[in-house]
This record gives sequence, structure tokens and C-alpha cells, in this order.
Amino acid sequence: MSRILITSALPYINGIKHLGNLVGSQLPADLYARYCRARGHEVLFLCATDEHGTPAELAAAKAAMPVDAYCAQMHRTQAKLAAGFRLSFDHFGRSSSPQNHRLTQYFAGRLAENGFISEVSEKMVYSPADGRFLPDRYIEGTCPNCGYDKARGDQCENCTKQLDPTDLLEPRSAISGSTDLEVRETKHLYLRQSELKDELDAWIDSKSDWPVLTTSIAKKWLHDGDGLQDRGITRDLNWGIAVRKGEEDWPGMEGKVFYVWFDAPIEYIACAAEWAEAQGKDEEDWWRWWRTDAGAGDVRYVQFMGKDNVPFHTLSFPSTLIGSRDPWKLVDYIKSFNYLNYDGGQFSTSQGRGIFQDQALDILPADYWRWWLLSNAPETSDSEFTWEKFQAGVNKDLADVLGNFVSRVTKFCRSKFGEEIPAGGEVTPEGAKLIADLDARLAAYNGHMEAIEVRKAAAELRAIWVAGNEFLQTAAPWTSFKTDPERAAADVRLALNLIRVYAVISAPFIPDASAKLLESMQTDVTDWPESMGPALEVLAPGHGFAVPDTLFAKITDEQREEWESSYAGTRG
RNA sequence: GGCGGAGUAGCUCAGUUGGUUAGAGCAGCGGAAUCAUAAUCCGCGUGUCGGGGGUUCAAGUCCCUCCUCCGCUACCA
Repeated sequence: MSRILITSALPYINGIKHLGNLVGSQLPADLYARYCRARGHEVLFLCATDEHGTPAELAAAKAAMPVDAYCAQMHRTQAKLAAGFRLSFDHFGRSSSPQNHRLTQYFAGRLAENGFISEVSEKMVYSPADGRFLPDRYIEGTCPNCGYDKARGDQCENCTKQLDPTDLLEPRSAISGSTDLEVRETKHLYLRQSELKDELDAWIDSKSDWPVLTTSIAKKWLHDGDGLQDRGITRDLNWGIAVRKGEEDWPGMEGKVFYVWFDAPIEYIACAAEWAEAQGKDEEDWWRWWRTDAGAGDVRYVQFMGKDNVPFHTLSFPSTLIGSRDPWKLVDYIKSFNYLNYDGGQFSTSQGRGIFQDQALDILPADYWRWWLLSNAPETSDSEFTWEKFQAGVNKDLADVLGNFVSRVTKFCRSKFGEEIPAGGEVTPEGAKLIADLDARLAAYNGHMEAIEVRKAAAELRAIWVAGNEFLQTAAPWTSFKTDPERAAADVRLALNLIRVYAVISAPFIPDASAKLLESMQTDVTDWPESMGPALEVLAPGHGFAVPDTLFAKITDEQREEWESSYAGTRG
């Protein structure tokens, strides 16, 4: 047994997330967490909402709510949806928690003590009408390059040229439209990542087992151009963590807050502290997950995220941890994902394009989404959601292959032997072949789960379901029953036991269906099978069961067409 | 522009360090079976492995070049 710390990228607070966000981090993280727990490992699975920054302030303003109330409400909404998708977080925290305030200020203090913070005066655009400094992307104007009149201060979306806000002709605030903009001098803290470049480089070099995508992104940032650049870690905003040097004031930084990308990853740690508090535990209980001087030396830490998050997790956050010169646990493995597209384009929160978590749960149970999204996870490249593919995949895999297997076995047994595991006969040659086949497949499945090869694991699990149907087809107990009922009984007994095994090993993908199957089989033996022979004898002759209701109803063409058209446009 | 990823059967994708007739699922066609949610099982693939060039006894795999799509490009998180 080992100890495994798992974190999923933090969903941003400004609205309900779409399925693309789900499949890129939380869902695969949950799959892995459930698998690790099932294998008997001690798991701490953490996630939280990322609540600071300009977009949160604007979303709150749009909802006509104070930003803290807005975040509290949206956190509850996201927590409810996470529960709806059966995400098994040990704690779902908030980056605005008191724990994160304390830790973020603590880290800033440590970094300053160790000389990794510099103060830089810079000129930023200020909008008196909005009463705030404007980040580059919130300044719009005419592109000096192509004349596009809705170019943003960071980049023109029309000609893709990168811009500086001061390049824009007739600049205006994207928030209020005000053209009354001025450039003001303001002072900010910078994290001197450049000083840590060699340490980061050596650390990345030591990660030979990481996906090339992950290390190549990190390497590029480390070596491109002038190498790793220092980053501003403070902002002139109201909503956020006040800039303090540990517990002391930071002269000259009054009224400023830390930048979200500084405090959000620290929430991974603070979330463990929140978890401890919620569980009535002490500091040492979460330190043993995060401090190598307090027991975290044997922890394996795995992070899940979309590939756009990689630089922050390979460079910025490690800079914070390493620069503190405290023995904080660094990540051991980063699993990153590409993007899920929606019917020919991107999912888009801002444009309301695609399927959002609340809508998804309104129309179908979580298992349908979990199965399809995970078995089509965008691991090697972007993947695409279409209603047709979704319908075909779910109907074939869940309803026809798995659901129908359960249905045919339990109903056949009920009609010939009654609702209990039949006695008599011995393992048939077909049964022995099934057991051997399943032992090999289970080993492959375990291997893919351990390597976090999500699609391959799903394909192997499906093959395990198919093996059951294959066995039934060749053993044909409906035929043998007529001449050799003992033989039929042995095969049916094996098949009924297989339902329990399916429930156990499928649980990481489809936890609700799994629970339903265990209930039908009237068992709570959920040990992960070591060897299929014994695992398929757990339910002994005479053990009662009930024929379950339809495990997975098929998606009809009418439903698919209806959903296709109702989710084609943008959400209201 | 720079960096990275991808381009393999109608569709979605596997293809380890180059090594025998390039694989799987879906769809399609044919068959078997009739326990089951008309579900299941078996059989069926002449694919310019994006184009071109090169290295090699041998290239989907390595090198060069070109084309297409996608992502990132540091103040969107």
C-alpha cells in the first residue's frame, strides 16, 4: 500500500463549467483516485474552486452581487455538480479560504526572505470610469496592423498579432467602453523565477517518465529566448489575498492583492489544511501529505490538468515551493490532456457553446457522461463530442454489451433456477477459458489504470465485458440446460459471479451502475480481484439475487435529435 | 513568426527501442444463436500509413522538404 496525493486543476469560479473542463482534469483524476482506493492505497484527492481575479469580479458585477457572495454561491453550485458527477474529492475547497490566505502570505514572505522577490515599478492602463486598472485583455481598440476595431490589448484576434495595450488606436475599456484611459505608474512584486532556472531545469531533467508534451513545454519556457522570465505576482484589485510578507505588512503594497496564478496552486496545499479542519484533524495530519520532513517522503503526488496549465505547474508553482526553501512535496507525475471539441468547434464558456455540467445531468445520469468522456478522453490529441458518437458509444458499450449481459444472465437464471446462485456441476471448459482470458485482461486493465492510460483502460474494460457475452454465447446454457442442467448451472453460476466482478472493476468508470449491480447481487464484497478463479466463486450456491431494472436505457434517435437541436445554439 | 502536437480502413483511434501478411472498436455485408434492453456471438479489410525525397538488407516508425488541422506564445484563467 502506498500513499497517493491527487489534485485536479482548479475550476475557475465565474460560472458553470462545460464538459470539456470536466474531462480535462476532474474526471480522469477521479477515475485514478477511485482506482487507487480500490487497490487499497491511502488516497487524498483534492480539488477547489479558483476564485480570485478580474473575471470573478466582473461575473459578480454582472450578477449584481458582492463578489464574495457570488463566489460562495458559485462554489456551492460547482460542489453540487461535482457531487452529481460523483467526483470523489476528499475535500472540495476554495482558494479564498482563510487557510489559503495564510499560506499564500506565508510563501510570499519566505520567498522574500530568500531573495526571490523583487519590486518593480511599471506603467499600467487605468480606467477612472471603471475605477480599476485594466488587464491587457480588457482593453479594446483598433488594431494598428489590420484595422480590426475589436482588437484586444494583448492580441488582435483578427490578425493574431501580439500587441501591447499602448499600440491600440482609440483604446477603450472592454468593461465600460470608456475611452477615458490613462497610464499610471504602479509597483508590483515579481517572483524571480530566473534565479531558480537551473534548479528547475535539473528537476525537470529528472522526470524522465513524464509525457514528452509536459517536459517539452517546460523546457521551451526554460530555454526559449532569454530563458525563464520573472513573473508579476501581484495586482491592483480589491478581490484577492492581500499582499503581506507572512504576517507583516508589506510597505508600498497597500491595497494590492496577489495574482490568482500565485495563490491558486498554493490552494492545493491549503485545501489539505481545509480538509484537515473539516475532518477535525490537526496540522500534522495534512503535513504528512505535503511536508517531506513530516512524513510526505513516501507520498506519490499526481496532478491532472489541461495542457494549457502545464507551464504553471512545471515552473511557476515549483518556483514558489523550491524558493521557499522549505521541504514541501513537489509533484511526481503530471497527467495533461488536450481539448474536447463540440460538434466541429470549441466548447466555450464565454459564448455558451456546448454542453454544460448542469444541462448534462438534467438529461442523463452521470455514468453515461463518465463513460463516454473517459473512453474518449483527449489524451494524444483533441477529441470531439458529437451527439451521434455519444449515442452510438453509450448504447453499444453500456446498454448492449454490459447492461444486456446482466439482463440476459439474471433473467435466464430466474426462469430456470430461480433468483439464487444455482448449485451443481463444475467449471466447464468454456468457463476455464473465460477465467484464463479474464486473468490476462485484468492484468492489462490494471496496467493501463496504473499508467493512467485512460482510453486504453476503457477499451480493456469493454473487452472484459465482451468476454462475458462471448462466454455465454459459446457455453450456451439455454441449450445445455435441456440435456445437462448441472453443466448449465455451473456456467450460470460463473456468469452471475461475473456480474459482481464487473461491478467491482467498473466502479472507477461507472460508480452508480456498479453500486446498483452490487445491490442486485446482494453483496458488499468489493475487494479488487487478485485472481479471477477465486473472485468468481465469491457468490456461493444458494446466495440470493434480484433481477435489476434496466441498467442503462438506450438513447433513442428522437432524444438525440431533440438534444442536438436544443444544445446547438448558445445557452441563454 | 516561434515552439509543440496531430495527419494510419467510411468514422474514432492503437501501433514499444525501424524487423515477418499494418491492428481494434463503430458503421457496412454475410452467417449462427434465440437466454437477453431486436440485445449477443462468429466471419469478411487491395488502407498510395498527408505529398515528395533520402538513410537502411529492412521505414507507419529515422533524416530532409512541402501541405493541412490544432494548441501554446508568458496580463484569460
